[in-house]
Amino acid sequence: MPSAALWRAGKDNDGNNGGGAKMTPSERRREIVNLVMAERTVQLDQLAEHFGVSRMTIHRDLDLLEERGLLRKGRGGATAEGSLLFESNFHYRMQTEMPEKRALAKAAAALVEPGNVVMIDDSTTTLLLAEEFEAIEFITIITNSLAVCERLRGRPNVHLILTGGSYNDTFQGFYGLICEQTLGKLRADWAFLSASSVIGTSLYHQDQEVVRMKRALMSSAEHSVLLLTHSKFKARALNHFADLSEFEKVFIGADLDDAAAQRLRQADIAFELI
Amino acid sequence: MPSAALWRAGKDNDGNNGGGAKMTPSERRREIVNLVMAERTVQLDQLAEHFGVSRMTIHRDLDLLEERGLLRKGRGGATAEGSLLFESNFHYRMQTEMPEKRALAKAAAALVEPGNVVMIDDSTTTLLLAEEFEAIEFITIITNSLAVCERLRGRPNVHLILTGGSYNDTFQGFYGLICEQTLGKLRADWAFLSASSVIGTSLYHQDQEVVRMKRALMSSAEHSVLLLTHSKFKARALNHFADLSEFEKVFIGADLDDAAAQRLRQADIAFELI
DNA sequence: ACAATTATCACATAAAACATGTTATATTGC
DNA sequence: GCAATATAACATGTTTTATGTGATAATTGT
Repeated sequence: MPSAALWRAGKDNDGNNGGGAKMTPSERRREIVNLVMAERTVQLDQLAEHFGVSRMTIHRDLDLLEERGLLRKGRGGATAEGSLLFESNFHYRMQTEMPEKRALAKAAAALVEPGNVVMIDDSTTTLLLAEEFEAIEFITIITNSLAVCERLRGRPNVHLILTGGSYNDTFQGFYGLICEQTLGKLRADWAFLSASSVIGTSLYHQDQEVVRMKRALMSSAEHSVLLLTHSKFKARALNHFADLSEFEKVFIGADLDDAAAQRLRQADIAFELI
Repeated sequence: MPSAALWRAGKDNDGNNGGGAKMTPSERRREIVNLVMAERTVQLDQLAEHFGVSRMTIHRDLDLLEERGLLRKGRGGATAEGSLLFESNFHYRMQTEMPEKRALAKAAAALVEPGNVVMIDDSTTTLLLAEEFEAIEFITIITNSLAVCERLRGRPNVHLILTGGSYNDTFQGFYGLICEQTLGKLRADWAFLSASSVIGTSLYHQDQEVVRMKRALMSSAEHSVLLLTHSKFKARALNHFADLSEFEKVFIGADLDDAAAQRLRQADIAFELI
């Protein structure tokens, strides 16, 4: 019954109805997204009461969120868009586990020295890494991620190279033959990447195209570095793309549970908890 | 003495001082940019009087424009950032001659049929073309322009392919070997491009990298189409990149002066005034 | 088909963000 | 140090955005 806890968390602002703590519209929308994700389905009236706003406002919120592809609106409420697409939605992922991801990014960025050539994949964790690189004196960054590109473009200290390829809006990145061939022709000091899921010592991602891209990335870099939030150990995804042992360094969020850590040690995987 | 004319053009709103016609802040800023470009240098007080606003407002405008790299603020006024960089600044170019560019874009878009594969270069004119393509049922678009990419990404009706390459912030596009090689491997029905300058029947652009990219674009497309605003006939640029006769279709803004049109006809160039 | 529910529309109003001017307080250049 | 110019802080007015309301339309279940 995850339901009760979540709704309470929202309601404890105020004993009575939801009118208590002031919330910005976008905070409210975020919260709606969280609820939809947790519950799979929400009632419009329920939301209106919960947030202490009118039905019309919720209607408008849901319309907007639907347009962004975060949920599907139906009569009387909304549902998660099919949780796979949902889980992989870029904006949503971007907003979860930020502190953990930022810590990982800082640790990884410390490896890089001015003048290095660095490859970054299209994950949200590595996007934060890109932000860390803004501070480095001079650096060449190769990526297939539009988000990284938008973040870094125009900085005088970064030479930005995009792989190109077919654009995929779910991951906000470029994939396919073009991407892989371009990566094949380049050479980097470091490759930083992430994975959707870890099972045992195997890494997985839900999308084939992304898997191919990650393979190409790894084989074009001198050293590969893996960044993993602890939640990746609980997720599931279809396609195997690498083994933990292939990485020079593995950084994992400190919230990793002990059992999982123990298993990694037994498998002789060198990793650092951040 | 371009000075007098420009200031007058702004002033004729109102006989007395500049307080006459209401102007939005961004219109005012645009106008400031125009003035700085024409004069190379402007005085803060002069601007304040001209627009009928306080010094403080002009200060804030200049701060903002400086942040965008459109000018350099100094004591008492501002100067053009070095007019070459300036002239080729993307945002600035984007905002000039819009109606003419839009008309050209509409004419060009009419050539394309659903299912076509289309290449677009990085010019502002062709960016407007991208907007026209949003309406087409299904289309594959290949481009080296980040602006086109941002404009079209996420549309379900367009398959978007980016060439990749080294990012150049002045043109908001990707260039170099990667870009050219990728283009070499692709094949399109149409290539739409523009030029910086036309002299006789020769086309020029100020940047070598861009020239190479345009050549690659043209040689990978079945049909090449050129879009030119009339002002291109007055501009000058260094590098030759093609001849008008190489294009299947040439669309030119209707304001083209008669002498120039006559010369083109004499050279047996088929073109359409839009 | 009918009643009940839910959506949408159009408008009025409230709240937030933005733009501007004013005054007071630094800075700068000479 | 003086004059000119720049910044900062605040008050005010303006525009944009967010919200609620009531009327009207669409839809659902029976």
